[in-house]
Amino acid sequence: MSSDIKESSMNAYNLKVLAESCQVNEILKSISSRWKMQILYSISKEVQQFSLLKKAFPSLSDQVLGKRLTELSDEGLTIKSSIPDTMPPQIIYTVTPKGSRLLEIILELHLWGQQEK
Amino acid sequence: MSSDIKESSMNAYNLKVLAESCQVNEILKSISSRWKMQILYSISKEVQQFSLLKKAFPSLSDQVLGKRLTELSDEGLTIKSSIPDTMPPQIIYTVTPKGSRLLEIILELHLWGQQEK
DNA sequence: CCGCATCCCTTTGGATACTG
DNA sequence: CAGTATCCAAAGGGATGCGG
Repeated sequence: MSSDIKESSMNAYNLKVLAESCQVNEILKSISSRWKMQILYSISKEVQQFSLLKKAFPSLSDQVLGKRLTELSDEGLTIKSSIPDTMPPQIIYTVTPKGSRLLEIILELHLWGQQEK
Repeated sequence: MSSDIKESSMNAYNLKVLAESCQVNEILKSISSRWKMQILYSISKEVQQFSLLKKAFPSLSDQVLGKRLTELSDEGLTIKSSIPDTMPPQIIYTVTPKGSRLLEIILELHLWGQQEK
């Protein structure tokens, strides 16, 4: 294994590139799941409930929405909180600081896409 | 079609969100193709030939590398140029300004991933 | 009202083999 | 050296139907 690396033209620099880029790749793979960033953005804009999100994205199915909301919470991009004194109990999603910072980068990406050249 | 939108709870704001985000979604889908950003980054760091890229990423197959290089050129992120007076003819890839700006955003994404919270 | 389990189908990455 | 063509396996998203 290590001898293979020695034999090839790989050097410490390239290994570093590989290692670092793989992290980015995981991030990219994660955030590029369909609807994910739209949902995160919507939550940041006060569309914070399951039913409201459904209405905002008519072509988004329930189970994909649920999946995305779970993922977003698991990754620390949103917080899921329920208001116990209401009936029926309301569940709302809010964006964490980490999610906020991600949205700023996504915005840059959006602006980058606007430029033609 | 337009009557559907009228009947639903969609408003101008949500439509705008939807439209804008979809562009981002396409961008995300495009740049999150496996190896793509690693390849772009490597090219920016003087790893500019097919064979060198192959060596830099041993687990990357020929036809995926070729595919990514084609995509990168088609999207205006790299320029493919051949040096005609050499034998065998060398083909090198260079990053365009557009590609460069994208890499800056990717770097931010990388830094974002480094932060835990 | 807020989701999850299951099944299916499309997309995408990868292996093998072949060309200018 | 620099790719391309074809085929195949895995993963992701969507539809249907069911539970808390």
